Amino acid sequence: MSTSLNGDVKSIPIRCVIEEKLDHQSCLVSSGVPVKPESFAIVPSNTLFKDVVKTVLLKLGYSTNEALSAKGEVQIKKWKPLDLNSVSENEQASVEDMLGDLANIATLRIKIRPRSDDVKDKLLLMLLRQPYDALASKGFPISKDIVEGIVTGQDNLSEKLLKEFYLWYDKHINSPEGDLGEQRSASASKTAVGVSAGSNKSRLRVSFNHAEAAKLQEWFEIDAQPSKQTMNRYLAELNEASPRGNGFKLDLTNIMYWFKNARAAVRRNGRSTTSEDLSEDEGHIEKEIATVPPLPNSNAVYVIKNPIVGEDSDEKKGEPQTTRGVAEESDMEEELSVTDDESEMNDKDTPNELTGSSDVKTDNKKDEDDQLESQIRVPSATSSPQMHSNFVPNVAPRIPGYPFTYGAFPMAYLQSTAMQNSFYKEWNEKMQSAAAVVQAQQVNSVQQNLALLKADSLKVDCELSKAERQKRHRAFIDPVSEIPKLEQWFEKETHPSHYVIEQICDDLNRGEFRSRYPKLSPKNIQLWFKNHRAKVKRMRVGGSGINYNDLDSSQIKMSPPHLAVQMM
DNA sequence: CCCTGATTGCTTACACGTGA
DNA sequence: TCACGTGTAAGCAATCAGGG
Repeated sequence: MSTSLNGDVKSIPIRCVIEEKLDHQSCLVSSGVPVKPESFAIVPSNTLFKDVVKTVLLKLGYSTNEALSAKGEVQIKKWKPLDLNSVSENEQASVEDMLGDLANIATLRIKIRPRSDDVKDKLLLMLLRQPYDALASKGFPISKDIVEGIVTGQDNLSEKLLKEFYLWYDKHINSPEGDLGEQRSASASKTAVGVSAGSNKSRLRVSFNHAEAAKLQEWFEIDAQPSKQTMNRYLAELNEASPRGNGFKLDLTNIMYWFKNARAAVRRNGRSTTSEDLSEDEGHIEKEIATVPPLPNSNAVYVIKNPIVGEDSDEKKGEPQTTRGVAEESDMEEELSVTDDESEMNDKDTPNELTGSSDVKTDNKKDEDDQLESQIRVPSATSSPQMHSNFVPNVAPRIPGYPFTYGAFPMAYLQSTAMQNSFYKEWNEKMQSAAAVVQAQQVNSVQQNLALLKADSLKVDCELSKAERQKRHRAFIDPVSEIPKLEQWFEKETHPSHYVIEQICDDLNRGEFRSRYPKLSPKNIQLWFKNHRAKVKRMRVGGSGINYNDLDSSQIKMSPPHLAVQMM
């Protein structure tokens, strides 16, 4: 990649991404850091690597001040960016030494303080959309005089006001819930599509509701590879049929991805269950269903009450019950667990594959499960379906003519009320005739396996004590110095990017507390955010619409301070 | 018993390679 | 160039499990 320059000194093109960011936001990481498009800077190959940021910025026309205050990271491909200082300890290493062979795949990510133009641009844009009074009513931190001064180029924001401005801007303009939110592009806000690579935003994930999944399933069975035109038709139909909140609409890519993933799932299914794995009879069943379009997202299994085993007249007959899956938030209250009798076929004495749900277990059945598990358990396989499948037959019997495994089928399939009566009646009839065969196979297989296992399991149970199983280590996060910080970050950004997580992690690890205790890893931070999201969501659901912003730390943080410290 | 960090399984999104 | 397959990252719900 190097080109000759002046005979001896070569030059190297460096791909750069420059982000404008306030220094003091290092502890208030903004989700809306303005990212400039990628650019290239040609720098002499003998430039000292430690000076590369400065050199690049000067080449790109930034001021010396900006160049000196900037910070840089090197990113190879899409891997985690590394701080320049951590890449090389050799002060004399040149750009050629460090990036000579990596120029094609390395990106220099540079963070600089925003130019005053940035504030001015933002102000002008906001004032175009609403009068100053409207901003002021939302607690806009800058006085009218100063705003006028900035807009006319006669004034600059102090460091303090700059910080307040960006905090306000992030809260009211950048945040998705921002009351004065920018008119984002239709593709960004009105659709459910993920964000482009390299963006700081976390990807948005669509959950198809049951009705949508049912339709997609239906269409998939008609044609697993519909044309774009057809998918556009599906899209229009779905968006019309199931309007989402906030004008949120599905995008064609969502449909495309769904079909793509569905096809992939079909292939996976075909591969995972070979005829060799099956007994003769089981193989027969599989062959019969081989011509049936399999469940697209075969992993999305909804456990329903067994219509044969669990004839509970008190329950809504045929009402599907979910234990997990694509249930959306609004569906959460409707989620029921499998009840005692009805879960008979779903218990752990039957193959996991029967339900496809590895964790289906109710409190009522827990003791029985434990007893049974103690008979057939292998160490460190307590919740591994793969391990279970070593001991129970991978039957996954399905009813000919239906793409669902016995004991489980997509709840979505029942969402269409028109389908419910005819489908369920027919399904129930076929299920009854299949049930006897299936049940016999299962009992047989389980008995055989138990017999085979008896000696081994006893032996193994003795050999491997509980202590030898992998022990979980629990990270300890200081409720005094660290939790408040995390909460502050959470309030700002509930889905921080990897980069932000790294920053948070670094920041916490620099704290005094971490000098005495083991460092946190980004994984710990990621988990904290994940669990905190779940917690806030729980509180919202349970507390009938509590807004996180309305909660203070004491309400969110209910756990007593931990004293013991045990790290991963 | 409760809180919360950690784990698991599933679903959707995306990157990349390959072949027509 | 495009469509497609494959692998995997990322996110979520449910659950487990350590520790006060």
